[in-house]
Amino acid sequence: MTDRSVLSDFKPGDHDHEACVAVALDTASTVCRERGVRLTPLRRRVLELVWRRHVPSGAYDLLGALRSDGRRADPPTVYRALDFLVENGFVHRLESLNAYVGCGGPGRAHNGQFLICDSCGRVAELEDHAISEIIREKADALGFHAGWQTVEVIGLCGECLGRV
Amino acid sequence: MTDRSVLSDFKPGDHDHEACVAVALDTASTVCRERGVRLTPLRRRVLELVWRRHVPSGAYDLLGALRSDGRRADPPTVYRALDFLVENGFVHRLESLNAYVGCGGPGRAHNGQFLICDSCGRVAELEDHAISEIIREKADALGFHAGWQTVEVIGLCGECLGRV
DNA sequence: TAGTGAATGATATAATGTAATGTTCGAGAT
DNA sequence: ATCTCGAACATTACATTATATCATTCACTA
Repeated sequence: MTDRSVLSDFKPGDHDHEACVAVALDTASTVCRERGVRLTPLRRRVLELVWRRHVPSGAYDLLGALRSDGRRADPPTVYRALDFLVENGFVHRLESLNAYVGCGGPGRAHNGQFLICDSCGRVAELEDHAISEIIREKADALGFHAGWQTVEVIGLCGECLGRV
Repeated sequence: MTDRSVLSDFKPGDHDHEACVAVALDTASTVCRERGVRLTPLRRRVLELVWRRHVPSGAYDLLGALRSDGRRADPPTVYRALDFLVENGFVHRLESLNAYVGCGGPGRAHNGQFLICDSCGRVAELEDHAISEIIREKADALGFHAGWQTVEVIGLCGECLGRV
């Protein structure tokens, strides 16, 4: 992946899931250590769950999964873990789905742009400066100081489009 | 307002609310007649409620208001009215707030871009081709066929910024 | 090893949204 | 006029998403 404006694309069904998840966990682990914050077992597990399914997860899906682990869990448990992961840029919240997806280029919480396939549910994440800049500029022109951008596009990914 | 990429800006507190609401209702009325769909009393009332407050309204705020009218109302009542108003482009749903706001340039349901002031809650609506086009192009480049765009920007409007 | 703040546990409830089914109402046909 | 049919609305029940509050545990450190 040389074009870093594409943080994650639509993974083919046959890619190496395990490796993919492992990398995400390792990265998070490293970043947390550097940052002096704690990737506790719970937070790590939630991050893993989010990554393991390559489609966005609802909070209550994750809650169910935690309970399947045999762990006692209630809504605040999962929401707190998600808050932590979002704040630290390991997962993104998709506003139009009320769901969470792993971040393809974890760093501090950052603006991404999301392409959400209406058919297979998979998500691609962009971090495209041209997009965020033009939005910021247009807002500026109206005297508006942009803080956070939500850009989510619903449509069909190439693969699903081909299947029609 | 000559620049039609700005459908509605941050109205000053002293603008003529009543006229503003009246125009919105008249426009909706006309459009519905042309289109052969019905702006029933309920739908009209919900549209009026949405416009009367110049900040986004939650579905349950509206539900409360309907009940204050003395009208019997339950969630499906207000959601159906809102669905109608959204489909016909009279109001927009703001995904990042789970709330609804009057549309500044009613037509068929259309993609807008929204600037949401985090301090006063007011919203400006853009319909900026440069923004929607670049998003569509970038999506296209990934083989993604964009259907619907959600673009919402949280920040501070000029007025609130000046007050800091 | 006692103190401290972060993290989690636990309980309750709020807020948002939908499914399913029945009833009423209004426009056009007879 | 009244019949018929589909749209709009009512009603009940429930599903989903999210937060408030307070207690407890845990990891670090002084």
